[in-house]
Amino acid sequence: MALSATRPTMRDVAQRAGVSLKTVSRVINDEPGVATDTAAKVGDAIAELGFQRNDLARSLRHGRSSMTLGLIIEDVANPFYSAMAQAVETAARERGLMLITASCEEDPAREREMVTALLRRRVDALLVVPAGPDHRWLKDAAVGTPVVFLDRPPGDVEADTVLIDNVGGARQAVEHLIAQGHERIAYVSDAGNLWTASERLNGYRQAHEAAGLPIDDALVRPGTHRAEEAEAVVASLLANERPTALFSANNRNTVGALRALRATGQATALVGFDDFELADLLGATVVRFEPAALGRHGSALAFARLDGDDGPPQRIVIPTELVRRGSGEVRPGAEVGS
Amino acid sequence: MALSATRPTMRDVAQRAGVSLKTVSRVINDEPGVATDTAAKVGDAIAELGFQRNDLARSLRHGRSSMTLGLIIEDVANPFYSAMAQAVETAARERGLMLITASCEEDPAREREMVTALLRRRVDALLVVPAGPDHRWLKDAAVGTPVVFLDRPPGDVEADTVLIDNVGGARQAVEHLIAQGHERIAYVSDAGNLWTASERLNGYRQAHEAAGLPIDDALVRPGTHRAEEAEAVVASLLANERPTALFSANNRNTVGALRALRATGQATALVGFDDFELADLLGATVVRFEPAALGRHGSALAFARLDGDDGPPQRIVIPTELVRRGSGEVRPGAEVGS
DNA sequence: TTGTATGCGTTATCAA
DNA sequence: TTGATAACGCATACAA
Repeated sequence: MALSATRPTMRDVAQRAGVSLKTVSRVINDEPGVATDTAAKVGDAIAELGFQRNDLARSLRHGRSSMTLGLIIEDVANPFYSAMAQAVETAARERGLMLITASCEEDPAREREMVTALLRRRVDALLVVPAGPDHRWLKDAAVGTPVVFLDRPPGDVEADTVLIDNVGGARQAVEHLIAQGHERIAYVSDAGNLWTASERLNGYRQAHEAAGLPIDDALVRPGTHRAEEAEAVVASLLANERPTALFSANNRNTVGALRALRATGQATALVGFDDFELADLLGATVVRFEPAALGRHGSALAFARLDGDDGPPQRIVIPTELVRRGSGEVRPGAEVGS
Repeated sequence: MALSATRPTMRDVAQRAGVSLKTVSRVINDEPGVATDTAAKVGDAIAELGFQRNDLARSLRHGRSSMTLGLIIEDVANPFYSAMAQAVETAARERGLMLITASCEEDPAREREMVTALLRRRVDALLVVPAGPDHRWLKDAAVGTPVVFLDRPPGDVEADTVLIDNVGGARQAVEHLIAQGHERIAYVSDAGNLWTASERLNGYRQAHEAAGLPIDDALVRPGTHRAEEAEAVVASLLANERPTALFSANNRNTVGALRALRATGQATALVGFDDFELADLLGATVVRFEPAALGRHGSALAFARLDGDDGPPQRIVIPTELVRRGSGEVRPGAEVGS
């Protein structure tokens, strides 16, 4: 019984069972060549002492794998990222890996900090939603460790990457609004220097160009990260610039836009990028894609590298789809109600 | 340049810098007593080789801490758990710890698997939303490692625990409905053997007893885990049992109930346990509490144990509050619309 | 200011 | 079938 303060080691087990260290090791790792009764003795000793293998020591000795996957995202509490994280965790578990997740909240310094912490821990592979603009340092630091970029491509470096079809999805959304007869379509998004935001802005522009519609720059409002900021910006847009339609470029902005629209009661059309729970009840038309697909494909790419694939960097693009639920089908000049 | 396939070690750095292993160690750990130019030489060697300290080896040698926190929840994709996880991650970071999160989806076998995996990795402490009914094994297995239970108490064991005021919150919700004049109030919740579900049912019962209202057992419907299941159950309830009000005991059930209510168009009152995003726009009256508080208090308890606190097990209860948004203020027999 | 020797808990090598 | 011994990469005690 008397479990000492310090955990029992294989040596303790060996002593208690009256065998050698190596025999204990064999039993623990199910290696062949152990007599049934010796195995039983060892098993008893393990149970009596409450021994648990130290996987830190094991990894150190074994040299290669720590049976760990690292994931760096912006914010676990955002459903977009948590859906991604869930997919990665599932894939990791299927391979017997544990997942270490770190959020860096769009802070490049923290991103770097987290990456180094994970590499020091010798994660087997790294999945990263990059925050900073340049990632040569990352590829250099991670030499030997597969790195896959999710949602945004790395800066100045070639690497496996999984992206959403941002341009296509945004274009689809805005073309839909234009098809309803809208000519003053506002654009609200996260910080404009964010790759996804600028890609979606490209889609917005392309749709206008294709339709021969001019863009009023006053309607283009990047820079709102949180839902509250988006709500304020949209409220101001509605009051001053009088757009007849809105394209919100991510789920935070869509939430803010919905609140602002409800508050004014104006019949303004809205299409959001990224679906969200209860969008059906709110009648929100969105560009939908599968956030989990980022995690699934990302881990598959990483695992392929671990299994020896040394082909050229892959780039996978997840398709999008327009889901009509009402808010995107409001016509310009329509009355409130529907 | 020629980085070999295997990572450089402190020995390699020492050799390159022409100093001893110990000197490199001193530089890396900012220990005093190193001449400025020796430190510079070592720094150069580190940079040239791209050396990164192996934290696995460091933890092994250092013996005590792996600078890691383990968190076991049911499902990262559920906003309740992801808010909790975010709070834990923040607390962990403040202490310089990384967080390993594992979801076990209400599967006791998986819970046990994850716990042992984390203990083998020598996490400094463990935060667990317990899935199984009995946790003596856990306290035994975790000897020496602080364990804090979140959201549900452990079975058959005394340990630090952080809970929501389930009974009080549920009672508050149902009393509110009774105060509106409702007498046929349905109860939908997760599996009845789940501690939180049965506690909330207690609150439901207490409110009825206090008001001298009988309970129609046909209105009590535990057992719906996913939103889709809840939607079906509520639809059937509305069609057959004709309750005038609903109490949904968690966010999944509330989402399902909202969909079912919308589908029938009946003017049935609804109060949900656990707030959710956009509940304001949907006019959903809920019992609110701070999911992040579970994570915050939980990590604080764990850290206190790590810092030597050996007092008796603590139990912290997070308060709840009723938020009126309309759905809970519908009166029996009211017309649709509002 | 710098270096040598030893050990953390495990697995791998080789011999008995 | 079993065991003695070295080694993984680092930190600690102690010496120089």
